[in-house]
Amino acid sequence: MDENKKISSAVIRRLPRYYRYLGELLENNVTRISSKELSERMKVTASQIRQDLNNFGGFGQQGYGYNVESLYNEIAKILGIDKQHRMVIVGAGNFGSAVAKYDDFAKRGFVITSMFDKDPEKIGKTISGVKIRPMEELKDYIKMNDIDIAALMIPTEYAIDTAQILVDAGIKGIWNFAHTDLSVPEDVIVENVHLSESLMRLSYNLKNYGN
Amino acid sequence: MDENKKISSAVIRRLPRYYRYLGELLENNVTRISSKELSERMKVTASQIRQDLNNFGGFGQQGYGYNVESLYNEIAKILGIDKQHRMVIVGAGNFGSAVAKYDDFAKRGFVITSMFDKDPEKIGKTISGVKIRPMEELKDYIKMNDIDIAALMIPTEYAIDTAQILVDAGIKGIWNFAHTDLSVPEDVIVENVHLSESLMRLSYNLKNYGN
DNA sequence: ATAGACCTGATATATAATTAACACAGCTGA
DNA sequence: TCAGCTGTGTTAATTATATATCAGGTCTAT
Repeated sequence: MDENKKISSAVIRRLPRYYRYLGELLENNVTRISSKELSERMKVTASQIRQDLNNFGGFGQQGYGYNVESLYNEIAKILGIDKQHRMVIVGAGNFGSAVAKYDDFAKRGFVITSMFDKDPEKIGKTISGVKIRPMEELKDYIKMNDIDIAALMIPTEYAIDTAQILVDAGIKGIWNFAHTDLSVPEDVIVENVHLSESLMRLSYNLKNYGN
Repeated sequence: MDENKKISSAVIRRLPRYYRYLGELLENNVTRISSKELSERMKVTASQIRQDLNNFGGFGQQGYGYNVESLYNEIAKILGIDKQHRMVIVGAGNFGSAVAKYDDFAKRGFVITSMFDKDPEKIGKTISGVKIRPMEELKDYIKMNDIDIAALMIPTEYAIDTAQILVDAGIKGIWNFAHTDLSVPEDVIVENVHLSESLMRLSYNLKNYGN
């Protein structure tokens, strides 16, 4: 991989999907696959697959295709999911609790070590083995426990102030479920999950392309 | 709006964000705004805002800018959120319950009328006033109750079969939280929310652009 | 061994999306 | 009222993304 060349975000958007398909192939004991066959399954062009992968190196072989297992592992490395990430959930509400209970993330190496909430009723309780701590401890906890990622799952009105606490604590990435844009230093990565915007796009498409 | 011209999905992706910012301006009693000022708040180019809006018509006025309230309403119409959508939640697990309890969607006109689950323990219970019905009733319920949207929030292994039930029932749109691609007729709209892919992109960006 | 099919990585071309430029309509303030 | 701004909508230029093409390495079957 050429460290200097910036990879387009369009490519990054697609990588997890390649990873998912390769995982399924692996489960079905498929050992090799050509860009052409993968392109038919994924409904994209073979050219795009080859172009995308070649951003990171020549993983394939002429006349053979790609080895499923090694490509799967390579993509994991590229995505940085070949090692664990330590994550906290900020906000033990409905969505925060749902994420805590959903063990797929842990399987992918995103380990939830603690939750935080301001409600005294919730503090001290445990959800799926994850303890809920008071908001006041958030900053120190992140500093002391080598936390990479905070999932921000609190109401919009508190999101900006809480994000500032996360930044002050030295967080590396924020998985933002709040309906607002966060402004953080550029080496702090924000990944937005704006569910209501997703619903609005669905609504638009229903109106314009639906039956 | 030119009914013939297909609007690019890049534009549609941005519309809900414009809508959000305009809503905030409206709450702050701002009556007019120029593309330049909005561009500074949103960290995009003024050119892009004008181009995007002009896909749907000339809402602005030279020397004045855009009227916040009327632009807000226009975008709502474009997105099809000026009228209600009736939605069911398929899968009364953690995420399904979280969505049911989250009243922001209802406020935006996405009304949840029922939930469905296969677990006999859950059937008959109520979450936030929404009744949980057995899976067997899903198809008929959709047909009889004028349901537009189904939120698919069940484990991956059941998703494809259940999506087929939804399609057979004549569903118009599927809000898909399952980690799989659905293949449905092209007039059935699928909006994917793949949370684990979102986390992987965060991981990639942490690795490549983080501190 | 070798002919022929396969399939990549690279390069070239085509398409799409973003940004810049600007003519002029409509606003504002004296 | 009118001179000078302001700020749109439009067209042009630039940049990004996606697709097509193809030379040649590698596999496979005989």
